[in-house]
Amino acid sequence: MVRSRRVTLQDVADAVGLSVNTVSRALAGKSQVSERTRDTIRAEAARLGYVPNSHARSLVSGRTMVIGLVITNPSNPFYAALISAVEQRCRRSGYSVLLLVTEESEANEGEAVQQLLTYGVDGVIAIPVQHNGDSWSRLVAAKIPVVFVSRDLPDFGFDFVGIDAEAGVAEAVERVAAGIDRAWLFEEDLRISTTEARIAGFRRALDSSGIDQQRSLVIKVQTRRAAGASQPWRPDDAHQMAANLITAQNHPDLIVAGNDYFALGILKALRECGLSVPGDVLLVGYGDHPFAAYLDPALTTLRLPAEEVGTTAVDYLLERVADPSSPRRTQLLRPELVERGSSRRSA
Amino acid sequence: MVRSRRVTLQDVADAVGLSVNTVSRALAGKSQVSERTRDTIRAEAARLGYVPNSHARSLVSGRTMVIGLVITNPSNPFYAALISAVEQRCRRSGYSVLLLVTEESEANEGEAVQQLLTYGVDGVIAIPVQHNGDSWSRLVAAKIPVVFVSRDLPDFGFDFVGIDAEAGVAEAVERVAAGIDRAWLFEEDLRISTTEARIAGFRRALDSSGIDQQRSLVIKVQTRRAAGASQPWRPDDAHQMAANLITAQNHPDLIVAGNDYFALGILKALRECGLSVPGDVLLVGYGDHPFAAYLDPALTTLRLPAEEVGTTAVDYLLERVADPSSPRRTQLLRPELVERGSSRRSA
DNA sequence: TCCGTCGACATGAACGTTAATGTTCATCGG
DNA sequence: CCGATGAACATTAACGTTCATGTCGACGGA
Repeated sequence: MVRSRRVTLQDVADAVGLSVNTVSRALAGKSQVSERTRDTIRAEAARLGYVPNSHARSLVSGRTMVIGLVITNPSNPFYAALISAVEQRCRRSGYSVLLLVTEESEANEGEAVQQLLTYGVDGVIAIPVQHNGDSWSRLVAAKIPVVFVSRDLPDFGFDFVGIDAEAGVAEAVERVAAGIDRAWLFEEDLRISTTEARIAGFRRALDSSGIDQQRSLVIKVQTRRAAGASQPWRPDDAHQMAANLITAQNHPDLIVAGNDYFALGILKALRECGLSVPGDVLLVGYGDHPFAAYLDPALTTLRLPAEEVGTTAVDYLLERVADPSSPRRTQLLRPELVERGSSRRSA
Repeated sequence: MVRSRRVTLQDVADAVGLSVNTVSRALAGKSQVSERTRDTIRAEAARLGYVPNSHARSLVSGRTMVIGLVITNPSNPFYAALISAVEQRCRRSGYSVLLLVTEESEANEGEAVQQLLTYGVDGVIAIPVQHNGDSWSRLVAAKIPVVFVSRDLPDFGFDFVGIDAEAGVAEAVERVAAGIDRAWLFEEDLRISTTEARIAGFRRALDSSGIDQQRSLVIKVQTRRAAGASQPWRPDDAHQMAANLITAQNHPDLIVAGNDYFALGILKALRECGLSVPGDVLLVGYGDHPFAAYLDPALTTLRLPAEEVGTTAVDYLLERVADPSSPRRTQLLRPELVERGSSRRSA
């Protein structure tokens, strides 16, 4: 039951017959210590298995070398890749990652912020649950730097790194627009900046391509995300919706899916109606999930630079930690259109 | 540049004209404080925006209310779901999660353990990178409880929660074995306990089903995992391998894939040979990724209870934190065979 | 020789909290 | 009326660091 007490600086100091302070400076690599004693101290510390106590350290230094990473849902492949990238980049700079999951719930987000405050993290990278304001303002008050990722809430003035979903979707639609008369967009029913950006891109491309807005449609798919399901956007939701709306007689020439899972469900609905892709309907996804290239037909989709988003966010954050007064930075990274069979007329 | 000093207990104490200690006890809900003063203190603390400093707290209490979560790769959907489940369960019990990613590298694993030690986490949930020993023994020495997840290293005597991959694969093979003459298993080339369990289950089922081991095959697919790619097991690797081995003339009756991504690549290779699934070859995956049900044909696969693994691991860990002397516990959860079109002879 | 300088170390305080131990004062039974 | 009791608070020390400041001796220049 006796938790074996950790080896402290005092223990090392006693062992070498010096003061705690000298040992501290020696191990920190500071001056005012002769090389000979430094070596002795290093050896003794290693022998005793000394490990610094980060809590004591941050209590006095005011820095924790921990950043908070607030994610809505790690099962979203894009966010999973983001987590990886952020963790790696942080580790490279000596920072650790405290992970908070909000499941799209404002209540959880509030608790997460509370945790971040009691922890006194040096900075935060967050995917905000939108529509609310008060949680994040507490971090502003505490002067803890925040970088928003993927979704922006410009009111707080935090740095932001995201995806230019509008340009991506617009490019995709324009690219395949030839001969299109009616286009549908299946979008998740969440009022977050990314869905709105995709819708805007979709509409813009319809206009620029001379496709009649009246004959086109934006369909909001209710998903079980908010319910805290561990899986994001299951294909089922989109499948149901598509199956209800699409018949062999009545269907668009082009369907854009707000994410690749939706595309999966829509593809199934189309098959069930006896409609062929790309013969009768062109299909474009979003996200380039690993399976996209292996569907039949292979799915045309937008590849998101998850890794670059993550590393850029960390870079922004650490630079701001170093210099809090630097001006706000914002970056939108372009997704890359990956054209495959599902959008090729010739096929 | 002046980091606005946090509100401390002292500040609250000064505001209400009481001692720090009384304020501490009042907010902690301990006795020795009258209800009236407790209310005053609570109100004042809220007004000033007092947030406890977890570092000061854990410095004196010796507990951190943080657990370490060591994951090889968050982009693996099973692990992503695991992260979600662990974080939720921890949060419910007042614990936070420090996330460390090892990318299957022993060096990273060593650094992760170092971090866990300096952080003084209360416990660790880890997917170990196998073949090495020394990192984990440091946690044993520090008396920090560990629960291994998904892959076991029994030597350390840590609690373990995993998947009974052997039974799962054996059941799957036995279930579809009727009329099978030759079966192949595509497995990842990593010497970890789960791949070995799947191989064992595969072999056992061949025997029990009277299928000739000589005519069957276990194929090791080299993947780019260890290289630190953010995507795990890309379908490409299995696709290449399958394309090299399979011809219309020479193919097995049944293919089992070590994971659903492999199944995706194999399916493509079969299509390219003009072989039909399930007509010519039956195909069984592993993992029940979200796309599995939406392939054409829908993929028969094993559904893994990721959430249950995660919550059980947390429960084991917290119980051990409470009572370090309790005996070692081990649990293997059964995957569930989800039969779909890819294994149905009738289709 | 004496004083100033500088390197190499020690001492003390502080970070914000909790726990152990003191202090004060009203109350109450005898 | 007096001592015991206990509620309600205060005081002090500790947790393991780091930082500012203090000390001491050797060394060099005049």
